Amino acid sequence: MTANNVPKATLQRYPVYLKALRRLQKNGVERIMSKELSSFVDIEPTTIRRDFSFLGNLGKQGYGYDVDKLIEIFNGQLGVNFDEKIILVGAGNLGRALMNYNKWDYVVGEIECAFDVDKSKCGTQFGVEVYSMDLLEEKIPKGCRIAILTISHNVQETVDRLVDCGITGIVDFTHQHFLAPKGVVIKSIDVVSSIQELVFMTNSLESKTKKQKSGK
Amino acid sequence: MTANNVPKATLQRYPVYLKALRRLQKNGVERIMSKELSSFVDIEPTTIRRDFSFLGNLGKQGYGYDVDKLIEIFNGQLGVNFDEKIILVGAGNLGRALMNYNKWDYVVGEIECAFDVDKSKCGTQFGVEVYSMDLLEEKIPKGCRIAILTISHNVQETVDRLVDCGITGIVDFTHQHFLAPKGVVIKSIDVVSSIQELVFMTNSLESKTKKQKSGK
DNA sequence: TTTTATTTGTTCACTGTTTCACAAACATTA
DNA sequence: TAATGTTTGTGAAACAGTGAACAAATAAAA
Repeated sequence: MTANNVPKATLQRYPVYLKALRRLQKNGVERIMSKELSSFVDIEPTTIRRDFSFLGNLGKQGYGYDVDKLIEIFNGQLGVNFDEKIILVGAGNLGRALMNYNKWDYVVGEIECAFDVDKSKCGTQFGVEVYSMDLLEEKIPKGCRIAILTISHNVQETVDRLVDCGITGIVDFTHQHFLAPKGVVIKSIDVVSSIQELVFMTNSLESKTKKQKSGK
Repeated sequence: MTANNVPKATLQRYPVYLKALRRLQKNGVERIMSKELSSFVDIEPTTIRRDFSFLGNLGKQGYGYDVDKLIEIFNGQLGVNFDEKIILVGAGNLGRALMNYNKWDYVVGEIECAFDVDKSKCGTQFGVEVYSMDLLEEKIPKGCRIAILTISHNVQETVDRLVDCGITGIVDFTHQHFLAPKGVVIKSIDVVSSIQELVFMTNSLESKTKKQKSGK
């Protein structure tokens, strides 16, 4: 039995749990209770227990959860692959920052190689082999499913090529709109939009408080 | 009347609309219908109409929405401030990439200045003035509400200082867990977690499809 | 071994979000 | 001006997610 029919909201919380659990494991913590974990991840104990229960009966009443076991189950059931092959498309400023950041072993795999249209960026100068964009189809690692996209031109065309190469998940840092077939999961990260969201929420909170104070 | 009591889910979609509308405006599009906009942003027309309706009766039956008016209302009602002052805390690889990216005028304001503990990073070498972290309280711009956090040490302490300086929104790139008082909005961005989420979703989709195919 | 204390897994009620479906409003054409 | 076609704005239904409460299960203590 594999994890199936897990609510989207829960799927989005799993990485949070996994991150906290790894840190606990590192610190030598062997067992944890939902209430305690709650204080680390800011998620209600009830929600934690329900989220975990989708993956089986992982805990013991009156005892809690075994950290090692929990991590093992997470990895197994959720298909975390420590050698998940990830490619980076676009070796600009952001791409280079990501390559430098590439200490993801034992968390989710690592960036295998990168691609860029600019041939002056090719080579191994950034710690990861950068190939010309022309060689995408040739150099993309076998079984690679995840691509990080940090380009700003020819986005749609590039996405089409990636999908043809078997990519099923894209972390999207472009500011462009593009289409991908169903079955390809896109996770867009846009600092500008994040800031806007923050501004909107801040303003919304503010006007709520004002309303409370003035009583109107 | 200001935007008030807007659902959180809606607030999170406003940046998406705004981005799409700006692009349409740039391309000379003057009017748009919810159905058409839907194809650009992958949100149901009905959801779009309801989201817009929180800000007033912006459209006209049988006609659609006026793009210019829509953008104007968004900016006004949501408090988008083109000179929203943003500070960057941490001038490492990622921080520098963001400074280089700092072309946000007419979208959401821009990074006014940055701070870093490492004095060798201080100065204007990256296009934005970088101050020593010691000078935070002194150099932080008046009225600054938003901070982008890209540090990896002393996170909690730094957050406390930022909050004391009046920061009410934090874009968080650290991989650490920290606490902030209510009223401070946090938007966490973690590439590793994003990749994991992607992997989980991809696997979840896969097992669903398999189940369908095998009929079991 | 029995009792007590603890913590899980899950049911139920509630709240928030999305979608359907349609009346009302307007643009457009004749 | 009247008739027609289109698209909004929204009430109400359906769906999804959250949190309180508690029975069942186990650990720990007596």
